[in-house]
Amino acid sequence: MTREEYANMLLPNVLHDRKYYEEKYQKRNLKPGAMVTRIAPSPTGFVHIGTLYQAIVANKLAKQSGGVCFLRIEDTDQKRLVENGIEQILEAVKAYQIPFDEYPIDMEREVGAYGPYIQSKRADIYQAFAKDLIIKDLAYPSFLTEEEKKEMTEKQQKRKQRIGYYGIWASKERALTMEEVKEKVEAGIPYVIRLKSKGSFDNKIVIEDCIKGKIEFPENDMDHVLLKSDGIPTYHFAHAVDDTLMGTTHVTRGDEWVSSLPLHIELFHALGFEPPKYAHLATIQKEEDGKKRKISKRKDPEANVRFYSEKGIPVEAVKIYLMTLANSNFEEWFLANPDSDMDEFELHFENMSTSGALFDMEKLLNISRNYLSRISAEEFYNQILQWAETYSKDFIEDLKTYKDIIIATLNIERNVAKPRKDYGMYSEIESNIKYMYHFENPEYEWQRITDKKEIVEILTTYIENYYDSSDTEEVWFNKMKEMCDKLGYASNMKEYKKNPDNYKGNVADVSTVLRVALTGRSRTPNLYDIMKIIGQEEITRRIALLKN
RNA sequence: GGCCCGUUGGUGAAGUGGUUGAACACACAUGCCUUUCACGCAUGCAUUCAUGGGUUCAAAUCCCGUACGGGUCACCA
Repeated sequence: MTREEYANMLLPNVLHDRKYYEEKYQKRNLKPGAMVTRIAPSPTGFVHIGTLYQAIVANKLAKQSGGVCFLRIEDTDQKRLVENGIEQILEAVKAYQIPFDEYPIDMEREVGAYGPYIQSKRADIYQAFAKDLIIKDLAYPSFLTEEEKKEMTEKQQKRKQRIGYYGIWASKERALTMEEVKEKVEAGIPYVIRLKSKGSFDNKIVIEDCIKGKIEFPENDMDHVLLKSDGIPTYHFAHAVDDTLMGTTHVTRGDEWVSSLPLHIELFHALGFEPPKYAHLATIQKEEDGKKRKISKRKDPEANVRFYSEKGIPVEAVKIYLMTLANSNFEEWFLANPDSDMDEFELHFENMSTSGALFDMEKLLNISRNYLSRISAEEFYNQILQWAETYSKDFIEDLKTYKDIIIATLNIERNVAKPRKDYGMYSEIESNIKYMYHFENPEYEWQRITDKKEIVEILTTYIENYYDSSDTEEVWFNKMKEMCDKLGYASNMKEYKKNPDNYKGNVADVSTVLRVALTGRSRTPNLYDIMKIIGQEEITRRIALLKN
């Protein structure tokens, strides 16, 4: 039996050889320095915030260098596949407006000349390369059962040896002759294809990571699985094949991959490929009981990108926040160039953190408030509406019915040099502004003045003697002061502070009574503007509510 | 346990041997301004860069040990 026949027996249904694929996927024609990056998520459930983070970084690096960024779906683990997993990824990418150059559109269609971009459709490619490794005696079949493996691990633990399939542990199967293998195959025993590692644990290799710098490792000496028994590749093998064929220049991925670097380097060499450059991004962490840990899908709702959509944190704010995590100098740049597009900022590996940052909701919300304070009221309204259509159906009717009032409300103190920062999430808008168009049985948040009689007196005096809907803000407020003097409250804050005992209170207290009477709340935007929006009739009605 | 990596205020961090008396931002505190809140302004918040030792005229920055934290050791990615 020749080695070719042997390889054919092990992988009988391969359509093409590796040469075919190497010719099919030509080198990309890009200018020097252009980076080809990618994200390669697996569709195992919801989209992780870390995946979004990697997507933003990978995209930025490609775009700013005139390169290409693509999306590849890693669905090689049949067991972990989740229904709609791919759709969820595609949705998130769309929601966050990540501009990929090459990507699957759905299970059938795709954009880009280096596909398929869904790994499960690339089985023949991987097998072609695996077959080549078998022919070159760089890979071999392994019939090891779960039980045998477990037994081996136990022995290794008992002897305090390194755990894994390597050296003497692999020697038995490595030594199998082609005839012995043939017998097992014909007997129907399942097998995987393993790498025949040439490395030695005693040799050191140094790998230069774009973010972490030089990292020294022992060489890989493990005979890792390349092809599982179903003929589907493991992550490692798919990585080497795909990122070569797809022309990836820089592999940006989470730093949980650092420790597989020696394997990956060996794989590239075994395949006769040039390894790409690696950039291992620090993972986003979360603090629990005083300890840091990787933000977790299971425990942390904020690990899921949907969380932000549901809460109504603007896409833009999340992106800005993730950019500040990627390069902390982004924040300074953004502060200095508030009107610039994020794309004008240049991301650099040198400025990326080597250790994981804690996720900071406060900071995200601050960024969000800043962002929402800077857009126009109309734009804001449209964003809220869009959000409500998916996440708050009940709110839509009010949004549409009271569109003018809502926009006017959002517009209070907005078009000024330093706008208010009242809102951080779309989900808090409704409860914050509902009093503007709906005011029945309010809960009044009275502050300093709580006596009902006093409140009624102030309001009655105001509506009967001072209120005039045509007043300018200045006149309006001067009248407030006048009324204060008349009712025994201080109209001048400085005077009041000098002799607080001479007065029943001050103009702030009186204003607050009016504010609470009209809105129910002690904190609102500018009261004059609110009164203009709700109008005379409604003001009279709301004050009358208290007289009874 | 083996192998990697990391450790600068409550948080993100700047810092690459000497203009650092450790930037900037978030948070927090106080005061001012003020019709509330917010905004804004001012001030405060690490006598010190996990820790012990070493190199040096000089160290957060370089070296070694220790502690702590993280990652990884699958036919998962």
